[in-house]
Amino acid sequence: MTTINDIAKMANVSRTTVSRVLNNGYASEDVRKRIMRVVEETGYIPSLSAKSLRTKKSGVIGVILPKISTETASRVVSGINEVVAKKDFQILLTDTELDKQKEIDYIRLLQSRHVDGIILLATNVNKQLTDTIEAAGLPFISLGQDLPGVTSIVYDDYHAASDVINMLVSHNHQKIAFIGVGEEDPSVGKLRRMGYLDTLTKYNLSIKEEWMAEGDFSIESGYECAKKIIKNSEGELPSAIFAVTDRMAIGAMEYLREQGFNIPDDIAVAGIGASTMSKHISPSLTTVDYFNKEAGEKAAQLLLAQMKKKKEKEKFIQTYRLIIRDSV
Amino acid sequence: MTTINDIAKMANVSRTTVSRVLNNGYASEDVRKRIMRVVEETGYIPSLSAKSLRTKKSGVIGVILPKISTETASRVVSGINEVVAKKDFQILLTDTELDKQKEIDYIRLLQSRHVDGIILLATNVNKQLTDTIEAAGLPFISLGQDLPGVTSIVYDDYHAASDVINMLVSHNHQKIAFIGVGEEDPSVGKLRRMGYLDTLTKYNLSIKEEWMAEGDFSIESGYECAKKIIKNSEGELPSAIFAVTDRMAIGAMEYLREQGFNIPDDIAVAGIGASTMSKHISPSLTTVDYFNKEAGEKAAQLLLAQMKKKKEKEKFIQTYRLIIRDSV
DNA sequence: CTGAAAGCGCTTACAG
DNA sequence: CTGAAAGCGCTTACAG
Repeated sequence: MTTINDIAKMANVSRTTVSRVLNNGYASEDVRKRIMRVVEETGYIPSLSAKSLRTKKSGVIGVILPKISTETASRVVSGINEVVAKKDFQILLTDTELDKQKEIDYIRLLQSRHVDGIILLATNVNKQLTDTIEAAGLPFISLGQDLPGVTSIVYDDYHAASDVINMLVSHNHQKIAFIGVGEEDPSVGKLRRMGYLDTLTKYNLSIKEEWMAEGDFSIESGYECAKKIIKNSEGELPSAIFAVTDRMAIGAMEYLREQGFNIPDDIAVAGIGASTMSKHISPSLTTVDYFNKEAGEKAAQLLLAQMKKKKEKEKFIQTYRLIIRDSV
Repeated sequence: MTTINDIAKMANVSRTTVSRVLNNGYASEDVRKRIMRVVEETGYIPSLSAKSLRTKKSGVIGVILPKISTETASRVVSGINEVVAKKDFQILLTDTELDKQKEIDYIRLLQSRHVDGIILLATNVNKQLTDTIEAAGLPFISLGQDLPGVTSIVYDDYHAASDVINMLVSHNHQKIAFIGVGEEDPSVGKLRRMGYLDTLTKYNLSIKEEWMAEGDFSIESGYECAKKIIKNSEGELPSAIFAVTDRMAIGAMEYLREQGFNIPDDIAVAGIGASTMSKHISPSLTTVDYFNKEAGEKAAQLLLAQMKKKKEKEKFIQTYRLIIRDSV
């Protein structure tokens, strides 16, 4: 491999000067030309590890994902990448596979790799996690969960869920079933459920155990939850099902369709996420658009800003939009 | 930041010994314990840039994607990540956004970042690209395109397309339209088109210009292509449409549905890709499963093997599976 | 405008 | 089993 020393020798200058020229420092026209010619000829590529060791900056930002092969994640990453790539940063990607311990491990790992900042899509909130973030002392953005002491961008889960129920009620639904996920996940599990429950209460609608089920984000679990709800509530079927994610909503639709229910006439369905699929299945699914890509962009911008100068921790709430389609 | 020198001082040993202990070299029980205690207490995290500078290994593998927010890409990355993460490698992700020049730029960039190997999902094949790969002198895998002189894993595009046509013919279709993409893309653009054309020829079926259209991978372009085909072929409509990607097939279905065509009775549709959507739209889409995740895993395994010891360049063909569903 | 020197945080022969 | 020394490829005061 050719190094800066080789270039210096070949161009008959010191390596100091080579470094300067390459980093846009001063140099006489003559010297600059000589150096650039050698660089071209040799195809010299500076070692970023050496540079990073010296400057304490790597030009890499770490992204920690709960699951890589998910539409939400890939939209977010795409948004992040779009803004950081423009500033010549790359993304070091890690995937926790929904394993909480790995969130912590990866923060430490990314730290050891000298990333200039981290964006975390957490699935839970706990003390050990926030402590690790604190200890890392890196520019840090949490996306999707409100982490104490950490700059966070969150979706407005409570109001989004609440709005879905409002909309369902305005379509004359009184019996609204619910497919949620575990409460370890404060955003998707807790807040969306609270939005559902509180809004039912606001309208004096009955909340029934039999109309609530808990899935695990997958399409299959949505299917199973719908089955469970329908089975358990013989005699008094719900007239609508609200699932906290599109995938589970789509699974539910599948079950309902199989059982001969007409959507939305017999049972309406709504989800959250505005997945591509939600638009293209039939009937098209009523859902909430969270603008994941924009959230990713924003996270990246905030991170970049934080890298430039230390900032107060802040909290941001992403807007969302209810998309009413044929499933209600 | 605490460094190896701090640890050495606090544990009263040389940094040589600290390094040895941390890398599982010899050390007396006593010394090892002393060091580990200090490491725990301080939360010491070794600098991987320093290590990488010294050892010429980074523990990072570079992945170059044409487009990050695509189901194929995210499946592949997920497969790659699954195998490399087990060996404690991370992925440095780059996205060319379909820009050919960036494929080249990113190879050089990844090289400068001292990645231990690169997996490229190319969208085209040209001399400059293969030259750059050659010059990088890194373990390298091409996934999805057959790159001369580079170990490549390719999908069996020709036969997959051909099999789709065989299947369509066996369902008594004689008038088969085609939605393709540009031929700059040897795999998706050229091979799949050839599979289509050759197989029609084999059955002595007519090939009509009006029944062929070119999209750009997007759902919308599939919609437009279907529109164009239907418009242009008044009098003699095709009885089936084969789109070279699921997304375009889904766009086509949308147009057909809008126009009141019954799928598959009036016009059958088939795609390639086995996207999640293909399974959940209705009618469900007949398609070809390329096992993208497995391809990613294989690419990662080959890369890891290549990193261990230099290998001959090899060519691998991924298997595929035709999935016949309700759209034909 | 240019260069000699120091140093970033590690690892690895080499010697003991 | 342990340590002193050299070196990986850069950048950056400092001096001229």
